[in-house]
Amino acid sequence: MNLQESGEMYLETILILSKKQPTVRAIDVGEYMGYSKPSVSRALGLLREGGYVVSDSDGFLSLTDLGLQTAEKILSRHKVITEYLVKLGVSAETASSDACKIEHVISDESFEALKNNL
Amino acid sequence: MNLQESGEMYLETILILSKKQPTVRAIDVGEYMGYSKPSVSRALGLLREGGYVVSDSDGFLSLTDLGLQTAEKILSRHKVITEYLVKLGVSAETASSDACKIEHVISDESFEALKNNL
DNA sequence: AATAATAGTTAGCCTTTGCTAACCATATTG
DNA sequence: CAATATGGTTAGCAAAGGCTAACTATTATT
Repeated sequence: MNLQESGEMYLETILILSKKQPTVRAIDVGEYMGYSKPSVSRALGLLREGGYVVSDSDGFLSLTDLGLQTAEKILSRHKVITEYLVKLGVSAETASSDACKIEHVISDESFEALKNNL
Repeated sequence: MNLQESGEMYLETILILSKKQPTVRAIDVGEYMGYSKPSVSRALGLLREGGYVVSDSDGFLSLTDLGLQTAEKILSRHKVITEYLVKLGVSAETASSDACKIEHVISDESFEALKNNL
């Protein structure tokens, strides 16, 4: 399975939610992202197939090692890029929403450069 | 017509080619972007419909005012972002390829912030 | 117990944007 | 003049990733 931008967003969302809630279900993910239940259902199915996510019999989601690693990478990019833009004078909201796009497309090399210049 | 990332890339390519050649045809665009003739043909059709591009009876393409304005905006983003990343120590190739993705998703606000901190 | 609400899935549609195969219209050339 | 090359279009496929409608399975409520 090739993880697309959309898949990365789902993983990031699961990680964010799991930090603020004891459990995370598909419905929570959909609500957070503003997507319909079927969209979430399919996306999670693919992430399960890819070994990024598992869900127990109650529908509670957890990230696998692989999923966690990926989610943390994206989330850390999100934070660093947001912080970087804010330091340049960009408003927090714009910085965060731009970071949300850039985090998926920036190379490791450029990301490290940003991080080292924070 | 809502201009997508893909449309922006076509416009940018036409602008780049028109700076280094006297005329630009669909085939040149396809060769530059690595896309097939039918892909280019359809994309240009949409850009024509949207009033971004016109072509004369010989198949020579030109950007309308709207198309030129859009292409220049994207190209200038490309240049500024590339330059910015290079100044952070990123290699020219990586900087340019990252700029190529970021140029389509960054907000005006963040872009201006980058530009003012060059 | 019967109904209603909640959570998830299945089926199938739509758009975007790439592709190949096949066709048409000019040009060029043997 | 016939054959080929060049440039463009049409038709139709595929993958991604949204959506709605409709179904199932639980859990709550009256």
